[in-house]
Amino acid sequence: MPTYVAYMPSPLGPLRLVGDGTVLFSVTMTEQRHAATGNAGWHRDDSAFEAARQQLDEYFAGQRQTFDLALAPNGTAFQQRVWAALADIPFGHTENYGELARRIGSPRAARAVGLANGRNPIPIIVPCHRVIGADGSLTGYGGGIERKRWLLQHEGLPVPASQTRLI
Amino acid sequence: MPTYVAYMPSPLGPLRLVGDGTVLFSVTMTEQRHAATGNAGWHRDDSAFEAARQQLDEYFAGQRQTFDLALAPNGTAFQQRVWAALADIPFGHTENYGELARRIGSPRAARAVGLANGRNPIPIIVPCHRVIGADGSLTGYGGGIERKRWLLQHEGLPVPASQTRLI
DNA sequence: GCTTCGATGTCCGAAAACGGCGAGATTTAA
DNA sequence: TTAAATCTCGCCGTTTTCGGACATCGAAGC
Repeated sequence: MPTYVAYMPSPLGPLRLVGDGTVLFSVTMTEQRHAATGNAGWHRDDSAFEAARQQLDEYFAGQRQTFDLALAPNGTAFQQRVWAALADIPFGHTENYGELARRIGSPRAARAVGLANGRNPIPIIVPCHRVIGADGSLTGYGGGIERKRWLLQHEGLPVPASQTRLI
Repeated sequence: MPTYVAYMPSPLGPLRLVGDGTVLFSVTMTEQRHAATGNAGWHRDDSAFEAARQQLDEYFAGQRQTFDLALAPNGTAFQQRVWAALADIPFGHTENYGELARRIGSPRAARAVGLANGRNPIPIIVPCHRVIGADGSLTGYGGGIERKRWLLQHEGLPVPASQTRLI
């Protein structure tokens, strides 16, 4: 079964969608850490993943709060549990790493949850940006803190003004 | 593309043939080290691989000295080089590990050749049994030394009577 | 003769390091 | 005196690293 790639513009910069044509494997933004490297065997087709592209456009336009797509992220059992739990955090809400760890039954795995979050292959759609530190700080994001700040602000949340400290 | 499995009897015990129906991936005997474990998704079909089964029968009957089959062994670049070189050793002849290492351009990799030999997925047809120690001893065989002895004897070679040393 | 040693490619297990953390103690700033 | 910053330490899954073990052979030392 061939693998397709589509690129689309967004307020966060170009997004790369990868999948088998219907099921989505990954969404990556530029300079994202741990992103799967491109493969020469992939078939470029910007008109693929029509549903995904449309729903993302609606999300960025403020006209959509939940996604309804077939996803197939690749990861370990623990990572799958974490990513599945992310879908339960509603638009405009946040949870901290420890809460999510308790919710999936590994109460002391807060740090491991952070790791798994960083490996989320389908950001935005699987809303890893809604997980923040227990003290309200944004802590980290695979695509860069600024994008996380943008997404949370876009969902109507108050965000700490400037994380980057001078000196 | 589905994967098929066929079992056939032989003087060395039952053989398991695995492939996609035409191309052969592996041949394994009972209690063989490093053999690929069975997969529930494989389709059992003892009438598959007709050409391979016939040529093996002829070989065991003493009526065939070379094989002509489509093979697709799975391995690293180095292993592929070793396995390809095995095909150049004629029926009834032997070569030692160091000679083969020199022949493939890695003169000091005799030991690595031994390892790669042990990982040969298609024994008998890819004649790893024709490689022996520089001192003429049989050294080792994935399917057991006794089978290696049987094969070499079957090819008309004088074989050291008893490898197992008492005390 | 016999033993020791180094080179070689691959796999496997163990151990260590590495993070998108958090709770509690300690120190700082009003 | 209080609350907010900072430090320290334990936690946990994953990745990386490292050390052996092997289907060997030749050279060097004794």
